Amino acid sequence: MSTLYPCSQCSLETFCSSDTSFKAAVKERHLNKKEILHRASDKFSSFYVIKQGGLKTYEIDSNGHELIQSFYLKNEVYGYEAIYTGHYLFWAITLSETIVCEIPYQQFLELLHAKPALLDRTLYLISQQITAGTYLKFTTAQQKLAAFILDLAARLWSQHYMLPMTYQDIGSYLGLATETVSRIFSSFQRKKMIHIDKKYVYFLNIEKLRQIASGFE
Amino acid sequence: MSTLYPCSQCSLETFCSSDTSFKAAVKERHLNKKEILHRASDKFSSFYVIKQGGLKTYEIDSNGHELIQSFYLKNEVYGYEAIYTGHYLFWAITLSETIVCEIPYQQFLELLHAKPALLDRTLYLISQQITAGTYLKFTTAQQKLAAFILDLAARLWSQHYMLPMTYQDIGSYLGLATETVSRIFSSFQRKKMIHIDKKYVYFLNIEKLRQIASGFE
DNA sequence: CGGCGGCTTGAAAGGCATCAACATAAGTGG
DNA sequence: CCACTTATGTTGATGCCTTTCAAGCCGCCG
Repeated sequence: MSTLYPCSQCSLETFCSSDTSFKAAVKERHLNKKEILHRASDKFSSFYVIKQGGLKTYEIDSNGHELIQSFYLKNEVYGYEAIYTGHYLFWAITLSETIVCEIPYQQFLELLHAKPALLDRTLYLISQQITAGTYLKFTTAQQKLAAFILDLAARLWSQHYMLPMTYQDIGSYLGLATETVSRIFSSFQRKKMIHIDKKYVYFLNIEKLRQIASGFE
Repeated sequence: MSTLYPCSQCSLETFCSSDTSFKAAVKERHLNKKEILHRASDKFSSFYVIKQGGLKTYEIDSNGHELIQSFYLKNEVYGYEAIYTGHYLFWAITLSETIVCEIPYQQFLELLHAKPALLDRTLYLISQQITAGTYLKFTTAQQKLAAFILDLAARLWSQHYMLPMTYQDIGSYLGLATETVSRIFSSFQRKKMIHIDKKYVYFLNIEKLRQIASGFE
């Protein structure tokens, strides 16, 4: 179904292929759908580059419900957030069949010291994540959802894609009820802004979506 | 009023004082209240360590209203988020009289290559910011506000402190109306969880606040 | 084919925004 | 230093948006 993200397009490829000992330390892991990558409070020792599929991170609230923290998709790097505590803060589970490159942090750090360009690249990638999900603070459900699917389009580099997660996950991530997600998507379709067929999203009026995401109407 | 954060407690002190050329590049700047540090889309060339006071970052929405992005307080580092685009994404303005150390990024990078310990420290500090403000996705206003004032207490290392920003700013940051912020704070006071006197917050029942922040009631 | 997870739709309740009016604090200029 | 002006915070009434609860449908997987 989904295509494998080639090493040649990986954001760390230059370094991975230039250093044999580093490349040897990188392990490619194939995971099934809904396979747990790690638990909350597991010790942090590696981060991951996602070559195919995707994953979600979440915590369990006092009522036993999943609280989605974030999504990580193809070609994105996951795990930087755990550097500062030394252990993961959330659970991580795959959304679909997924392939990741597991990169040991200690060996990565050594390479970081040796290769200035890698350092620049890494700071670039981490910096990017600080402002991720800024649309979470939007007030209306419309705004959040419009911004969310536009964000996915940007991250997947396409204006038609399969939603990698359930409506329940989207709702939890945005702080909305599942029913609200469904209703707003329906209204977007009635207004001919998108078309959804079996979790596949097609953008019909991207300009209108951008307007709604930025607070018009 | 507010005390100056001494260099000896700064998270970058070791490096600043160990390297004379680096120290020479660091400029201390004194800013008045509501003084603009930079605009959105200004070129990124320095980040800042806040020695006293604090600042907020924001964008202007399509209706001309401020949309608060984040707050940065004493002893925190601001600016990492701009590394990846090379320019700032938001406006930054001081909340009160503020002293910052302006650190040129290029010179910082050079020192980063030379000093492994600084690299570790920097990754630690940046990593920390990725998960900042996770409570923004909470559903109820109570939850958001309880989590917010607890977050401030942790960042200011005190259970009684002056709110550095207006209720309007808090509301914009959390996606709430100013009136809602006022009302919820009043209800917290009626329930003897906090006491507020002229923007000064005192915690009376921190356990109850934690419960509300984590979704009880 | 049956069961279950995920999505849809409706009705009702409740939380929060909005509007408005006022109170208080802070800042400004004479 | 006081009078005025502006910014900020409080409180009430109303309406809307979103949640909640309930029921049913659909598609997938064993």
